[in-house]
Amino acid sequence: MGSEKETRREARIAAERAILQAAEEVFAIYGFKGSTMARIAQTAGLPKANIHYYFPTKLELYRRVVEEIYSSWLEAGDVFDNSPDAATALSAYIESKMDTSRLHPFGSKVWANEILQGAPVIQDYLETSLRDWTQSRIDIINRWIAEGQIAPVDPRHLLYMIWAVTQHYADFSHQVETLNGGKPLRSQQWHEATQSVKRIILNGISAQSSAQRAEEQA
Amino acid sequence: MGSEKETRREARIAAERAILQAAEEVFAIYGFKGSTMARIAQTAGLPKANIHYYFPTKLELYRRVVEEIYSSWLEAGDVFDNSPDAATALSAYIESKMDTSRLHPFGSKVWANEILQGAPVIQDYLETSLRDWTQSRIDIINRWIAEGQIAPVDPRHLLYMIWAVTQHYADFSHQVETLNGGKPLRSQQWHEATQSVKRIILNGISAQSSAQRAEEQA
DNA sequence: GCAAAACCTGACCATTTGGTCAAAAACTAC
DNA sequence: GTAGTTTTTGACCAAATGGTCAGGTTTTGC
Repeated sequence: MGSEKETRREARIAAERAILQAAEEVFAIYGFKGSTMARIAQTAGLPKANIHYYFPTKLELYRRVVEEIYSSWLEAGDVFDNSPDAATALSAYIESKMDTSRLHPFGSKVWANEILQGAPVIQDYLETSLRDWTQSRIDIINRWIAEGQIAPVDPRHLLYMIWAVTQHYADFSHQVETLNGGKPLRSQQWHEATQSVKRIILNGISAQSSAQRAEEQA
Repeated sequence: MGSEKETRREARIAAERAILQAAEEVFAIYGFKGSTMARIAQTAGLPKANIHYYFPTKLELYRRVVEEIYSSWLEAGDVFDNSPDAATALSAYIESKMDTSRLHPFGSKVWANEILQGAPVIQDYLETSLRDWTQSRIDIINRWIAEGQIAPVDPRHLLYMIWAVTQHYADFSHQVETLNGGKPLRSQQWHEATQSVKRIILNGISAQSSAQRAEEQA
């Protein structure tokens, strides 16, 4: 029967997953060039040659890591389609992004490193799927503006703001921790951070606000 | 007289500056470990041994780069003290940070890399001067809240938001550029970005807003 | 059982990298 | 001019690093 075959496949998948996880952790800190296969192997608790058995080259391993992060990233944007109104959608999106920063900080850091380096590996993705993804969300936000649900803000910069702030809690977690007395944010503090972000942004783009209509809009 | 001595000193300073600039550019992209002295030398247009003449080790060079960025960073916060009211202060601070991102993106990226790596070099600064700096700004923001100038937001998260968003335009400039059709933001676009950030944040914390009082505040 | 396939790993190699050094070049002071 | 000082740089070295490989072990299919 196929059970033993299945076992092998499962073992292989488990091994690859362990390696990918260790690689993500190391790449998160040192970036592509600064990371070493020896360190990834050590983190994974495997001999270096074994890593090369599953992932022939450092670049292929890195690419796999980045691709997995990227695809999980895009899924978070589904709330834009599945929410009844702007406030619900953006609120859910911010929450989702904050959860990702809390639960998968390494992925966010790998992405940050990749972009810092000029996206040598995922440039093609940026130019295709990310561009499309972003444009479709911009269209949705513009629709909300047209419907008067939110103030006439630039959708692009609104998205950047959400990305920047939510990812900051992952990418700059070390700084945040240091300014939190050297301790990681507790569950309650994560909740407060999320509430703060949601409150300021949602309030900042609320349609009924009068302040921004007085501002220049030439 | 000392004129020739002065010339020498000037030449030395100029050489150090050129090296520091090249180093900043390289460290910005590859981080500490990922950067090579050879590449820094090439960027500076000098032989590698010459770099070592001015900066004995890679770590010392890196430390100098980071320290210079850090100190220039803190100065931007002076507007908190020199502004008459909250809106003016925060507006000026955001503008100042956006200008820094536009004019000195490498510095911001070096900082990002340093924090991503767990601040191996400037950890002591984080725990002393940055902590003090942040606390003093928190005190000021709390005063604004007490005076009713702004809504009762968590000052810490407000600061993080400003840092995150403004630095995003430097650290993720490659992504922003790609989503801008592959071209750097034009002067006008930088202005729009700055206005967007200021508008959303200032509006988001405006005291007269009614939305956030309806929110939970338990 | 047993041959074949898949998996594992210590030892090894070529290249890269941070750093050294001695000798040359340029400059200064008198 | 010349002795001393500072600056410049090609050549070199030891350590680190990505990757290879041969030989071993385990698992699979029959």
